[in-house]
Amino acid sequence: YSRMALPLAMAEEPVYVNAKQYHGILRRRQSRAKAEVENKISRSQRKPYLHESRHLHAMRRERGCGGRFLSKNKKAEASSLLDDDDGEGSNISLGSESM
Amino acid sequence: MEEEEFGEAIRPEFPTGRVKKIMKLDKDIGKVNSEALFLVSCATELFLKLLAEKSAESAAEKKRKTVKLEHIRMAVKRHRSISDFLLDSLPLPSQPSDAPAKDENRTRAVVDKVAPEGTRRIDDFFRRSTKTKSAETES
Amino acid sequence: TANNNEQNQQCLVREQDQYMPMANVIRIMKRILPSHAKISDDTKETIQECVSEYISFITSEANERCQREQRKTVTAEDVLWAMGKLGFDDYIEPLTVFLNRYRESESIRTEPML
DNA sequence: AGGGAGCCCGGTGATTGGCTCAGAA
DNA sequence: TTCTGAGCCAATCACCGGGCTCCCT
Repeated sequence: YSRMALPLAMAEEPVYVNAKQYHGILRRRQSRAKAEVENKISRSQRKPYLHESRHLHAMRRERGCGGRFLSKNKKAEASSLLDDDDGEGSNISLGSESM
Repeated sequence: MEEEEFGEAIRPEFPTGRVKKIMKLDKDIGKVNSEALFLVSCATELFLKLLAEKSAESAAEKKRKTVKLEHIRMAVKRHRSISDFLLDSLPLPSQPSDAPAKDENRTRAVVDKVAPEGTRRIDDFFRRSTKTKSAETES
Repeated sequence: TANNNEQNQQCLVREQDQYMPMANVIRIMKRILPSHAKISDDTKETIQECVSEYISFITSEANERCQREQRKTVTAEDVLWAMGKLGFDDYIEPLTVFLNRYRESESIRTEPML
């Protein structure tokens, strides 16, 4: 029920917080500050991607004309050599987008 | 008529291994019980669901189909126990390089009224680094 | 060797260690949001950070109780106690139910046959 | 003796970008 | 109206979980 003023910027208006969390918030701030200097946790900018290998994998993948990843239909190539049409699981490119 | 199997173990949707890693980022944390790990994982999931629910309400009020940061702020503001400890985690409304004429953008809306009984003040030492994100207009 | 190692600037803690997997966060959110809803990219990142902060916040409070009682292992009771002390009283009841179900499923796993 | 940290290992789902059009502006 | 930016696909591989052993309480 009661609220505490957090030590924000001293030159600014005080920020009041839940008194139950007051000490916990302060302790967390200390921990974060400590972790930032010890672990060098970069809080600022995020990498564009996490793993180089997965980035390359995504770049090399076959894409449909809509930019989507395309199922690996190398079997379609093999069956085309043996002629005959594929009457079954052919992935027709459905150009409709339903969101 | 099938609703559930017998020995269906209830497991959090979050990977508990990652939850434990995040817990152990704090060097003060020693050992963690498997039950405690389980509870923290469940609680985290509940917390995320609540955030999503409240943000969805905020977006709906503003007639928006895309949930944006302003909806998160709006949703969080309604639960004091959530808005307070997230004070440093929510990026402030705007900040790019050049702000036209806005000097009152600091942390989330400060309580403009007088503080209720049982309040205290202290002095700050650290502030969250300014997050450079896409500019955003407040409501 | 042409292997490329993850050796980025001066960050000792990797991003994939401080946040929950993005896909899991999105999936859980989309289950709650209306089916047609969308989520902006900075919302996704921010939610990820808030989730990590929640974990650390709860854990920190539970851990302090451990140190008060001179214990080294954070237990389920510590977590439940932290929930109450930090004002998340609404979570205590469902979490207690989850805990009981967890214990019962664990004992069944440990006890192969009767 | 109980149980958690720290290995290892195998199976698996999270990660991932280009294009299109919802929908923010 | 203009035009930004999020969803949509699925294959690899980093990571998760479930075994071990060892150590501390």
